[in-house]
Amino acid sequence: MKYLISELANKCNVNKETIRYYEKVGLLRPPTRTDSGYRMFSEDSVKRIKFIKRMQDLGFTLAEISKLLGIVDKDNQRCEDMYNFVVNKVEEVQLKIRDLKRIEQMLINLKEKCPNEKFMYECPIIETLVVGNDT
Amino acid sequence: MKYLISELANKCNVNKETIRYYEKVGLLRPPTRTDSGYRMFSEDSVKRIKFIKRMQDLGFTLAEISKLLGIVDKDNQRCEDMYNFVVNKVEEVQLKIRDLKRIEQMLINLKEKCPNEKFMYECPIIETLVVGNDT
DNA sequence: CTTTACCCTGTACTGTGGTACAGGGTTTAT
DNA sequence: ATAAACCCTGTACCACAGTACAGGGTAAAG
Repeated sequence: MKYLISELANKCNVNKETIRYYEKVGLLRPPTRTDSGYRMFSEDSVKRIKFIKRMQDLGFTLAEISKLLGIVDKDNQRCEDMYNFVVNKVEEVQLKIRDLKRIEQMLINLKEKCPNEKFMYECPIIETLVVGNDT
Repeated sequence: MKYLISELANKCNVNKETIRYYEKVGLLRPPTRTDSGYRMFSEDSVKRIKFIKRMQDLGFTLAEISKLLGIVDKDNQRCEDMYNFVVNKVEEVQLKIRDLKRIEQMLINLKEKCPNEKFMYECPIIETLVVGNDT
């Protein structure tokens, strides 16, 4: 299946300007073009854009995502120093998982108490992350 | 313990402009002032700023953090519609935890393969998040 | 054969979350 | 009593990640 830019944009829930922007900053490789210069995208681009978007939601910057995609593209420029990058990221991700679990519990408790204003106001919020080390 | 703005900034690893900015946008309530107008912060501010910073790293916007702090401040303006806000956030957080665990595994595998270029280039990257539903 | 709906490049503008002065007051150390 | 090191307000500027035109070409439906 081949896509024009706005078909791809639609499929991925982004807008076409975003796709051109991703191409410009190197997150997408230049797609093939029709004779009249229209971009033609493949199925792979769909997966790639969805990956970029999800990674972004998970807290990765476009620069970091680009680095990871360097592996997909077998680009040894972007793969330089990959090991250290990955080691640091693993740690970051693990700490995020740990803290998000605390937030999850805090929010579940809060949700339960919400219907009653007094109880709600007594929910611990700031304390959630102060625990210091792990659980 | 009382802090001048740059002492607080130091303790929290932010700069003073950020603290003033947080005050301006309502994340910190106006602190008490000395006779000459200097801000004096309490220990609570330390915890509060650290909370804000960590929540931000975890993907919450300042607007969302402000809403949660509405509970701490017992501000029923910011607490309006809290229940729905919390319900949505719980779901988001749970999906983030799920996907971060997948990323964690992907990165751990990648780390192991990194020393060898060929193996590294064969690591699944985009596929990590394509699984669709849970594991 | 022209209207409608696409596409292109390029540049300007936006929102979020700060960061960096400028211009001026205060406090402490010498 | 004056320099150094703080503080204040206010405004301008920054990076990131888009978003929105402007000006112009293409394609296909009526």
